[in-house]
Amino acid sequence: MDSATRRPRTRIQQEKRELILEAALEVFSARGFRGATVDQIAEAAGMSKPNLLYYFRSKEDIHVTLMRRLLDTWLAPLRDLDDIGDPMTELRSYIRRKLEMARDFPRESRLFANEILQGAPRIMPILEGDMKALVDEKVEVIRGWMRAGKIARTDPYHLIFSIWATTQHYADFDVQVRAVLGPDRGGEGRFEDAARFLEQLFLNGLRPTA
Amino acid sequence: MDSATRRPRTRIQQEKRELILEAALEVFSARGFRGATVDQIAEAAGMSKPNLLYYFRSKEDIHVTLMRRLLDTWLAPLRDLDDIGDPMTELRSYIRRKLEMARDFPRESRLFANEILQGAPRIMPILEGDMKALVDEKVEVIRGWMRAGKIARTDPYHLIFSIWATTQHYADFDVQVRAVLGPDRGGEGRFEDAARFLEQLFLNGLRPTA
DNA sequence: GCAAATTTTGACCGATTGGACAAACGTTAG
DNA sequence: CTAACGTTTGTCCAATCGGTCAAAATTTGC
Repeated sequence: MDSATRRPRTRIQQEKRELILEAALEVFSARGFRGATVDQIAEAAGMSKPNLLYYFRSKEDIHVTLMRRLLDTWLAPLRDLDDIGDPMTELRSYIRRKLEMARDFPRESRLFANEILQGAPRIMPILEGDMKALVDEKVEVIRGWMRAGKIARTDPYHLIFSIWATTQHYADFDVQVRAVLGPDRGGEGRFEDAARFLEQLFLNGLRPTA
Repeated sequence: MDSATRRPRTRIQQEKRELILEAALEVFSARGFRGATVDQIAEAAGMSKPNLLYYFRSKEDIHVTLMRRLLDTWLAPLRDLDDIGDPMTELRSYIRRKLEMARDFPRESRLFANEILQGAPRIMPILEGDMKALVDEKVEVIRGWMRAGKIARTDPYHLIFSIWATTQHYADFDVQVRAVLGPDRGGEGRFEDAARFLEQLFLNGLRPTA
């Protein structure tokens, strides 16, 4: 039986696969796909390399599984951007949630950034498929807000890009942010400061000029 | 004689080193430090591997040289941010120049992003030294504008971060941007659209609330 | 308790990598 | 021509890597 190909049946397989994915997230996000070695992942997972390769066919297999799972949770905040509430409140919530994810899941953000930087060789179909479809859908929501005069008329695509860029920056470029802020201002409070700034920038910058 | 350690004397050495650095920028920015091989760089430079290693002691040596040179040009736009002009005009110029750099020198941007993502193992001293000093200096300029009521009071550090993040996003996450925009909107015009959006966002978002 | 199935590992392999080295090649000055 | 110097490359090496395999250890079903 090839236990790695089928959905794991036993609880041990489920747990071990979870353990490996957690270890792989740690190693991949810190060193990139090519910089990470199977041995490092195995050690981080507390098992031998052949044992790890008993649960996953290959290094690539781990990465693909990790990436597929990641994208789902990564796009969740955008999925929740909804038409029902007040536009400004919706946008503020979205920015805040994205910033919280950069703070609480920096490894996921860096793993994703690494993949995109390398040209997204493994997730390009998803970018052009589900992700584009989701963005297109939310762009229409934003366009509705603009037509209703609730927020300033501007390019919704680049609005989304700029929210992604500014929030993920605090995960992907964390070492730079902390180096520039220095020991006194670079503590945990930097996320509070960032939240305040981004809220002001976007809410002020998108206030309708009516 | 170790011609690689001393400053190159002959014109040939100067030219070959330049050729290698150009090739290394291409390869490093596309595949990261660990993903790039000396053979690939040598082939891109049109020479054999031992020949390349005649001009640079090691792969690391190439990367360090490249990185040191890059940082100088990379921070040039911020250096030019000056106190003399109108604040809003200064900020607009800065944003526009950074965006032009993302468009014209995406390899440099990706090389830098890669280094930071890996924890900046090779340039941390520069980040904490020259770069922090430069940012601190420009933060004071921006604070002056705020005290004079020329722009809204907000956190200057995070203002700079957000300009970095939004502009470099169009180089570092280029494949994602183009995948989401699709074939029709993802052409060269995307930089024009981005410039318009960012100008509106920042200039509107920073308008003094007096 | 025991046999079958599952899990774990030590040993190993072929491929790739960064780098060393000496011999060969080219160029220039006398 | 030729000696000296700078340049180029074929060959090689030790280390590292992803992955295999058969055997051992453990767990599970009865």
